[in-house]
Amino acid sequence: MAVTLKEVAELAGVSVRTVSNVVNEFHHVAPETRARVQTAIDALGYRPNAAARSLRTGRTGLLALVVPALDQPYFAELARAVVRHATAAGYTVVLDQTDADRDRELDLLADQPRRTMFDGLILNPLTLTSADIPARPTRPIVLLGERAIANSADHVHIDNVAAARVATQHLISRGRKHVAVIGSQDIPSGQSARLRLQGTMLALAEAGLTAHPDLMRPSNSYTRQAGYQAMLDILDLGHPVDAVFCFNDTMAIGALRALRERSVRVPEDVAVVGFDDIEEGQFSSPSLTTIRPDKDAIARIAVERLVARISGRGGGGEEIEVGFDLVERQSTQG
Amino acid sequence: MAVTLKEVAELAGVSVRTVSNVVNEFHHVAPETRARVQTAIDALGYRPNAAARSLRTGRTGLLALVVPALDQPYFAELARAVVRHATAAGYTVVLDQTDADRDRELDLLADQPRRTMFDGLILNPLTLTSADIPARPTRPIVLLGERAIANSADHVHIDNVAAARVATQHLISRGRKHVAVIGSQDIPSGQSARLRLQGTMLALAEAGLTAHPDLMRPSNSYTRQAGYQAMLDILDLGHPVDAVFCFNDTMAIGALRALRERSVRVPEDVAVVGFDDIEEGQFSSPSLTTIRPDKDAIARIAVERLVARISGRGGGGEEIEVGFDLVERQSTQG
DNA sequence: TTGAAAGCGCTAACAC
DNA sequence: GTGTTAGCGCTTTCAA
Repeated sequence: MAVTLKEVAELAGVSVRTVSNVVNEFHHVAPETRARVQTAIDALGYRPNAAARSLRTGRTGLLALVVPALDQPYFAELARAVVRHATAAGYTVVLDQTDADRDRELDLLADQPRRTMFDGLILNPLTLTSADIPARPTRPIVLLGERAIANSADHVHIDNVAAARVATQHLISRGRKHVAVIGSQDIPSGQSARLRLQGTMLALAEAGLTAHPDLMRPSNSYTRQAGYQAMLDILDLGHPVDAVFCFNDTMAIGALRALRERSVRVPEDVAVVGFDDIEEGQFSSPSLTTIRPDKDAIARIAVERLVARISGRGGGGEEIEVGFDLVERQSTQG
Repeated sequence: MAVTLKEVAELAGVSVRTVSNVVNEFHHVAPETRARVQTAIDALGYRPNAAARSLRTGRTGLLALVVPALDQPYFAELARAVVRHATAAGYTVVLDQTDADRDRELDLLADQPRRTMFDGLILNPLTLTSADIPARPTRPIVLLGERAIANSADHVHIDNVAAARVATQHLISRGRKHVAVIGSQDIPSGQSARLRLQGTMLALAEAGLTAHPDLMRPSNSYTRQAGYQAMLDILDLGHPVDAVFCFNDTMAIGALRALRERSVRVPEDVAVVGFDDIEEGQFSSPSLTTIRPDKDAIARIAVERLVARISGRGGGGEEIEVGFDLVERQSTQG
């Protein structure tokens, strides 16, 4: 069926060892020999068998990327960057979605049978806590997003407290006094949300402002629909509001829609800030002011760390912080 | 290092054959034996070696999905659906992006060394024509989007002519006379674009309307930015326009933004229709009327066909047509 | 610089 | 119902 090393070797009149050397660009193969082997390879259309190679070397050349859902723009953009960097590093990406399902996330961590076929794992968990991460995983792991405390996985993240503080300060600097917050979470795993809330409260306190309970809407689902509903709820409660900070952009997009439906002007009546800087926010009406985490750096560093660990370099368990910007657009320029 | 079948067999006091039977839920293993083996498996933390299994069976359990770019919402939503269906069928998805690069698309088709590790390929080509698809590919291929003429790959698509016709008829039924079209392509591979243009012209002709050249803006890049620019261009040319049909939703989102910047009211002054029904269009201002291809069916059928072919069932080379709807939203309700 | 051969871990044909 | 064993295609140690 498929052409094997042996067949190539026979045609070229050399041993399989030599063919292998040519294929892997090893050692010093005599130019003449190399040419003869290459001719045989081309003539037969030989392709190395990846499974056999993996069995022998213990490497698959595959990295697994596990995200909650690909249709969330932030994760789609992240996945794009991870695939790009992995490809550049000679790896292929295996993709999995957890739908924020705890069992799915645990399964993936546990190296389930079908999943063993990768050399390392990049995981953006939603439901896991650091207690769930095995102390001695069979393969290197890089965690994104949530803070992981003291374990063997590397962790790439931004300073969520500082970012939320900057976002809130921006609203305050525009003279806003009644800042609503959408996206806090009271579940144990909602670490990012907790940190963003912390940064928000810090900025408010520094400005001598307080957060009215009617203006704080929790949300465990970071979707447009959730942001839309949360914004409507806030408006319905009737408490004065002149600014909204949403913990991600998709919720902010939903909030913009709710405000428009209620004929509330943005940014004149209510200023809106999001988080993530998804491309959609550049084209919303009005365009969206947001926190821009350096997604490309997150992806690049995650791949770099993983490849290093796979190659036996680097210890693991490191915390790597990536930068962020505030991007000012129309939704706060009033 | 890793625990092997043999070690499990020794601990359980049986042969590897029996352990293999237990692991693969084969044959009739005596309940008592099964229990003893299972105990040994658990005690040792045994995990089957996927590479060895693949080498033996010739199957990897991996499907490759190749799309132009994951950060385009349509492809992200499609990828999500493909991953979901593949997982349900017991397969894992390997993801690749071509960035609409012809060489990358050809590489993937050619089973490049690193890429051989999948059992089948789902490909949404942008630059390839049917001539590029090998007549006898080493693995089953399902093509999405572009029409493939007479080759061994299955092809899942919607009726682009009919869909574009429905979209245009909808605009005409709203009394619009000056329909602009954004997204035609004059490149050889722009098959979908060509069919959509055909459907549009058909509808216009049926209504006794003609398409003014100033209202036809080609675009090879289906992005928000491209739609934005194309819309500005149309407005700048000064020809009367009261409707726009964009060949995808992201361009329509860009067009909405351009119209808003120029203070053109949607739908009162200009009605807008998109294509794809990405979630973003439900939350744009105004929300976007669009053609909704049955994405879930596309993904489901693509996976089904591929799995069937991998299992030796089904011949390949089939054309499978999937349905579509017109979804009416605010952008045409004036 | 090249050849011969062992063996990675598993499945499945063949025995019993 | 279970044991024995060949061999999938490759990399790599040991020899020459």
